[in-house]
Amino acid sequence: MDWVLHVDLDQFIAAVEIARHPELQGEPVVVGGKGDPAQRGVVATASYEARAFGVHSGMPLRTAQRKCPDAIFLPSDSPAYEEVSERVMAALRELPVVVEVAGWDEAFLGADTDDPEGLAQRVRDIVRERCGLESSVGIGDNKLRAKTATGFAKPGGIHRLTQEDWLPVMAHRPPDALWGIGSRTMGKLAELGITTVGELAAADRDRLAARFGPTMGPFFRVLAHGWGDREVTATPYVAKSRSRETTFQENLTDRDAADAAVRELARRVADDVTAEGRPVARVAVKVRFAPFLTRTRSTTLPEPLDPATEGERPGEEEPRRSEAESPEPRESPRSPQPEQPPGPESLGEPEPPGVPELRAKPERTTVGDELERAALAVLDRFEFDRPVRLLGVRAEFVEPPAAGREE
DNA sequence: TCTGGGGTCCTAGGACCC
DNA sequence: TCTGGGGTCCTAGGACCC
Repeated sequence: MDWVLHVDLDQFIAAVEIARHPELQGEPVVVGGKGDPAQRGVVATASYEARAFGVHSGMPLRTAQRKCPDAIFLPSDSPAYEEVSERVMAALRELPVVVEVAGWDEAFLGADTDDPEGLAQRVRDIVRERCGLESSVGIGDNKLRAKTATGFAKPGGIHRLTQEDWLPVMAHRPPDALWGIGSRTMGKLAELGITTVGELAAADRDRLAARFGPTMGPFFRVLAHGWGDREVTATPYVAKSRSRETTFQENLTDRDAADAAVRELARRVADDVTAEGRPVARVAVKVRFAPFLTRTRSTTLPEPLDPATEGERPGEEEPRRSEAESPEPRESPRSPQPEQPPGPESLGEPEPPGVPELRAKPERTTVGDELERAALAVLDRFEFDRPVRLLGVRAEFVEPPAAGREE
């Protein structure tokens, strides 16, 4: 019979740190930000010893230190976690299962077995043997139930949750016990008199649709019943966007500093998208003003920005379907352009009068140049009437062509 | 509880077109 | 000239997850 298993590594980030600093075993360890509780930052993961003091993910480091003054604070080192994560996923692929990665520290496994508990134990064993990490495994008849079961399995256990026991186990719990319902939605549900999963399961569809929209409303009811997708796929995940953002230790009050920060962020995003080699369709800028007001502005580029057609391209082939193209010179890589016009008039301006037909196409620039220019133009559309706490730049990729179509 | 960083998906209003 | 209705694209914001 087909089962869905959900594996989740126990206190993953803290566990990786403890594995490479064995003397921390048994200590309250808090990983997050720059590892300095005096600075802005939040807890990424706390060890179980630290959790006993009330420290949890998402909590400001400063607060964590107040709750647990003896905690050991470590900076977050994402490349290290990524590497361990890949080893874990590789270990899982040794088993007779389909592996769907669902984050650094979790995966769904699709398996045809008559002994899901036995398989779950093998999962725990192989992750421990190959990577030295403890994990918990949920077993379900779909993804939602498997994922929810993992919560009951932690730490270091195995738990099964299916159609038969879903409502008995879940009905009395608050709606935010459901994967996809958070505190905001729970508050709105309470306004409708719905305070448990059981009440949500029994709620009127139209009433939910009227409050939450035609998709989300009915979906919440479906969640409450534990219904959902059971398909596990090994198809690799393809990102829709790439972004970079920074929270400043001290709020910015200087416009020029904001420009400089956005330039830097745009360059980093450009590096990421260039590495990915996929065209960018939109650019968005995020500004978080003091005290915590987040605003975004975005723009669709006049035409997609494609790293594959810039710069160092070896002249292997002419651009495909280059019909009656304008006499755009297919130039060789150029040295960086001397200066950028500083003005914001770079985007979508009409031709200045007097410049006829044969307008010299702007010199081919790098993805970094273009992303930077677009991000600065978007930044210009904000009103800077208060200090800036965070800046971010995001690039959205052109949607990849529908699978199975060529040409 | 003075709130990181990197993502995803849904909603809603306005513009524009037929 | 006081008005229709639908479809699609663009943009901003909200909510959620790890």
